[in-house]
Amino acid sequence: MSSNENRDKLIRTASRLFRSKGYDGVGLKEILAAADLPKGSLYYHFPGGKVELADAATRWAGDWVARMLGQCFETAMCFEEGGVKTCETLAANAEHHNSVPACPVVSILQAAPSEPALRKTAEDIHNTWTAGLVRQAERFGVPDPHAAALSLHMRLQGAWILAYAQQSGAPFHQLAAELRKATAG
Amino acid sequence: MSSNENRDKLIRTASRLFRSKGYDGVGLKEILAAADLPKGSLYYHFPGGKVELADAATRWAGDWVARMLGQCFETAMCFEEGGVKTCETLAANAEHHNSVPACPVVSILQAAPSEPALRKTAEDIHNTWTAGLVRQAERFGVPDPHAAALSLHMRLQGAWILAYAQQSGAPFHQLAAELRKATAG
DNA sequence: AATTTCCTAGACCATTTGGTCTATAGCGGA
DNA sequence: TCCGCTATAGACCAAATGGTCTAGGAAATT
Repeated sequence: MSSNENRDKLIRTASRLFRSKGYDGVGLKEILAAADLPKGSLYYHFPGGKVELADAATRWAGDWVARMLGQCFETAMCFEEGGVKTCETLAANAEHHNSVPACPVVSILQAAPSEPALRKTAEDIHNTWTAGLVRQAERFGVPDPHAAALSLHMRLQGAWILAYAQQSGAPFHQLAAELRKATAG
Repeated sequence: MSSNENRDKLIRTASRLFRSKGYDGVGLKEILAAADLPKGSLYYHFPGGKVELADAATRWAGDWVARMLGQCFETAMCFEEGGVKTCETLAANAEHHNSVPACPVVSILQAAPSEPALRKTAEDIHNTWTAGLVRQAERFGVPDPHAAALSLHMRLQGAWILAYAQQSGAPFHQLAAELRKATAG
């Protein structure tokens, strides 16, 4: 029963490719070749085809990010430090893989006008992330938790876009430095 | 000699569509239909085809953003106020058109792995924007102009992504409020 | 041993993709 | 009037797209 094994392989492969070239920039052909699986497998595990696969892949990657955020803030002493640790994790990932994949949500966002299901997915994931950050801000007693969470989310997205554009972890380090200053100052 | 007229129409139409659905999400067919022009016109004005058109469209939109930044900072009393005005302009645009197009650079970024020319274009435009912001930061005597410019660029990109995802100007207003606080506090 | 269930395998399809090429319309100058 | 240039017009092409469908292999259940 390699069922789940191959299903997972499709999700992981698709996620990687979508985050590199965007939803519309990757064909099923390429995904199946990379996963070394035939088309029959794809449509067995994902009867909804490309959209359903992209949905699963994005939610999977989105969950990874959410868990990563949780861990970074768990071990932090204040809200800003959680942000710093997040930056460092994303930068370390970039440097380890020698490439910066886009934020999983961003990689399906441009397909949203044509695929309403993906817009919903993007919204769900963003809400999850923001909700998690709000909880952390509350936990640390930040004055305006909602504003602080949105602010950090915004800055992480900005750093991520720049890092993706430059294919470099530098923007994450830049943001980390900035957050550190906010703690000290 | 409607030459330049139709060339411009292609650029404007392409820019709008690319910013809505991304480089790979729009076909030449759709662009030509929207511009009401035949394929011959496209390949006459842009022998390089889709890539050359996307390049021109992105640089055109990128220049618009650069000029807009210049105007917002020209009439500002401090660096943060320039950022606030920029947010307000982007939000007003969103509300006026009842839709939020993506940052022009973001809309071609995902095609960069397959089209090196577009990666170069994205880099050029980002550099132009950052350089402009650095100049403004220097003009206002900001302590670390480079860091301030990068920081604002990052936050604008983040707000833009969130605004695009939500199809709402709210993130721009949120960032504006944040920048205002930084001035007052 | 027979049967059923799960999953793989890939041929096949209509449609669309970006791109090339020829024909020609319109117009300014000779 | 004829020429020559600019630009439009769209037929046409090979390749790729996402998707459907039938056939069969492998393993568990009976």
